[in-house]
Amino acid sequence: MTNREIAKLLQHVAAAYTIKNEQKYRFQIIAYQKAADAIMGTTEEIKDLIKEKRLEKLPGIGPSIRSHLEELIKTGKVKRFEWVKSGIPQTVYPLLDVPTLGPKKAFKLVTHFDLKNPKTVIDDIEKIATQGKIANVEDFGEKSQEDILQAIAEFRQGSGKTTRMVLPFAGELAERLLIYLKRSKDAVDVQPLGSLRRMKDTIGDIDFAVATTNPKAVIDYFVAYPQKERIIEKGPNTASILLSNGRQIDLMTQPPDAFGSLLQHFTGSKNHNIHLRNFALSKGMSLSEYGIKKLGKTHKFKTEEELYKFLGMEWIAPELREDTGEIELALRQAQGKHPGLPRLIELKDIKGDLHIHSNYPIEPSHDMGKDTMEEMLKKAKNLGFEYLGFSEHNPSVSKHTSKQIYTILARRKEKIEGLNESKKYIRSVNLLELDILANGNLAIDEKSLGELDACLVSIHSSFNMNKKDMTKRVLDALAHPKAKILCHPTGRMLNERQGYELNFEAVFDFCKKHNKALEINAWPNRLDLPDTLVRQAVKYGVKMVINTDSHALWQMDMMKYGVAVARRGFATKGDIVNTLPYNEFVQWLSS
DNA sequence: GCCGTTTTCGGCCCGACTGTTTTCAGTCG
Repeated sequence: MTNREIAKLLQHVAAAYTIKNEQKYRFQIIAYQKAADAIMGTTEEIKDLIKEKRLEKLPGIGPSIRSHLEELIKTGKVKRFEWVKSGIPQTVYPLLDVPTLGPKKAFKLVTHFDLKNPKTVIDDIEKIATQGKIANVEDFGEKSQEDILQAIAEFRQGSGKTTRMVLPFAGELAERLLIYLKRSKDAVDVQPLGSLRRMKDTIGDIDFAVATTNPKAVIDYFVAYPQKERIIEKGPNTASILLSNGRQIDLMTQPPDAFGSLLQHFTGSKNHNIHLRNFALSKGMSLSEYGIKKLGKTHKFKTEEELYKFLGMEWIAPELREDTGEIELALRQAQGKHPGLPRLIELKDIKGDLHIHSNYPIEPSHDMGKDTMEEMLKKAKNLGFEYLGFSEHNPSVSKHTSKQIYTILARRKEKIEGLNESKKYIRSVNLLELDILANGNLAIDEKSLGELDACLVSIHSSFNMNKKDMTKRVLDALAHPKAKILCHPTGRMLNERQGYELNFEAVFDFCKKHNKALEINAWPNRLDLPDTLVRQAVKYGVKMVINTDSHALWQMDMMKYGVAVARRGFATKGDIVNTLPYNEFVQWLSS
């Protein structure tokens, strides 16, 4: 069972409890939802966590759910879950994926119409709604019948929040809306918030906060956005629209003197907010997007800094707000204790990009870059870098003899040396992105490797290996003295495929011991290492590099997204090798 | 069912909006 399937199962248990008796089981419902979130959020497999007795370390998983999951992995089912789900038709669960349908409505519908087939239940509901039969069911009406049809249609198209965007795409979309919203004369300040501000790797919907003294005017202006498909909801202070490209945009307003509270509230994450509100409660305060109520008086905050300070903690960078320990660190920081919050790496700390594909005619095994080395060096200088690492793919092994490969690389080395000697550009580093063959060997021989300063190594083939063999393959490749960086280490492609299996503890140990670095690849649908693994690498003391993997000039601007991943993983400047000045960097490269 | 800078027992975030209703339930973030 995958983590996703296990998380789904826990959500279904929560839904079943909701249907059975929401009041009686209200805390179990919260607990099961939280446990489901925790399992969705971890990169490690549940069966491994059980084997290593670390499952209860996940926040939200205690002795009870732990033992249920052990039973699940061992026998394939859980007695307690069967009991909770008894008497509830299987057809309820597929409907939960349709927006506006929750456990209660789904249950009412499938029992009223006696729907039995989970595989066709969405089609069945659609058909019944089209026939106008839902409007007659108690607690439903004409409007909710229409809403259900709408929701099913949009669900099928993957609209709204049913599919997620990769971060850079969401960034561009938000930029266009930001320009529109700022044109409203009633908008004093406009900020994109939510998971976009936290720079999460994928984004569901885009959230905006607006500071205004005239919320009605701002809301009316917002829902008149030209690319709007329809208004999802519209109230006096908030509204949601669906764009014609299927994306949902949420907007909230507050007066300028309470804007800090709104920024905090709408940035989230949900779990960060819940923790913060619980903490406030324990101090006799109540926190909401309006401010903090204390002894009957509501305190308003213009800025987030003032709000966090009022709670007795240091301001927390949005990238850290996932309730994974940042609140405790912010409290310690404010009290002058160590460790406090990490001093996170910033874009301006980056001194070079080491994963660059130029159009140098290297006759590669994979895709080639579009622009010349010279053009890319000029761009790198504009970005404020001191050095640039050329790392085209190795020449195709099947189409060349090793002698031909050597000739190509020797010529390329001369070219790069020429660029450096001309002194017209920032420093070039002579690297290469080498395929790791299925047997763990590098794609080119010793003589050719001698023509490089160092190399990056990557898995580009034979993904379907078991964890043990894949780990050995990677470590064998990294054992070569010239191999310094493991590229896009999990191999995942967001919204496309999961990565291959790798024993990251073993990889961390090896990298730490032999001074190798793991890449944080900033390519939009890679963002690999993922933030959770960055955090573990930081803890292990493993060095990382942040690269764009650019195949064209414009892609070199993606560095900020790689930096965001590093920040979400609590990385400081000291954890990232390409923050080093040139001389220290080349020293590391030959270490 | 989970969890601890008051606690291993006794708490558990806070609010917006909609539809179907005459005061609230359900869903969402």
